[in-house]
Amino acid sequence: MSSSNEKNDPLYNYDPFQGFNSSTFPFFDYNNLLVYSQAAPTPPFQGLDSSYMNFTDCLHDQNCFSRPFFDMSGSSSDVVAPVHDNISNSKQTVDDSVRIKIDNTENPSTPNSSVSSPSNGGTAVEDSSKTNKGSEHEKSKKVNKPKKERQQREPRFAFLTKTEIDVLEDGYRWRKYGQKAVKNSPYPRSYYRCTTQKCGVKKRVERSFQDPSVVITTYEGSHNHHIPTTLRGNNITSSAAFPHEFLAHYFFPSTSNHQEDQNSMQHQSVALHQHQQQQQLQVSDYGLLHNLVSSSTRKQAP
DNA sequence: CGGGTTTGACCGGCGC
DNA sequence: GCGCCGGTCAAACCCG
Repeated sequence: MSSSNEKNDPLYNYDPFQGFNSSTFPFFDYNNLLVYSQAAPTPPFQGLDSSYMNFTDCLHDQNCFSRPFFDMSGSSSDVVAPVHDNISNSKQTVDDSVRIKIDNTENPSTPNSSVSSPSNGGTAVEDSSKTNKGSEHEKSKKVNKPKKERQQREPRFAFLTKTEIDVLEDGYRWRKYGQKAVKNSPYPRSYYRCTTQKCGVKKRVERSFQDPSVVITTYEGSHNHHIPTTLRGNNITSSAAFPHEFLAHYFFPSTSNHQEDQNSMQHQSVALHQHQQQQQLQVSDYGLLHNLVSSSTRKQAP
């Protein structure tokens, strides 16, 4: 009964990426963006064969976004813990997002929302970790510092993108601040920070060593500004113009009250219209990602 | 010259 | 306490 209505529903038919294609953004293969889902008791994208799905397919799956990968509002933190048994070499036995949750449990005075409010305090987390450094050349790194409180992380989530390109364009400007070799992987992990002042969004990019055609992009935090005027003279007016950012905003909408931001995040409302339930979705760790990649690869193999 | 990248060192959490 | 490891810093370097 609802199907015909849905067909006529502009929101149902709305494709936030219409107009964006390989000719518009040849560097961004958005059709190969794979929405990663955290290991969950049930497949997050039910009805699909693989553990992840085409991004645009996901957009048009009404139930897709209504199934949380990981519900921060849940009560149990052991939802994902057992899965980490599969992570043979990772000592990171608990996902960071879970840690946040655990920390909040231990410290009830810490509001849960503090981890997703970068618009007015997005740099707070980072600032707290830099208080002993700043611009001064304090080479006294070995000086005993007062034991700082456990740093709260911004909410994170990751995307798997099937692409040959190592660094995907997402419309924002990033500055690389580190690169590390990934254990048991020939591919390094790169660390990026948003170059916009007072925007503490970070992202990590690495290529899956189990499926080198897949790039894993992990976003931490959400932008408190628009996409800057971008490449090739195109001015991307919506911060959600790119799939990564769309999901980022969808999962972790900015708390900004600026009208401009509200307008620019119309895509959020579309998503919200679809399920009207704000869920906090989280990312899993790389072990899980790699497990998913490998399992999917196995499934897709002839 | 300003902004971005590279890369070795450092820090801190965690498991043993 | 020690070692491992992820994350970050910052000097040096590169580039337009």
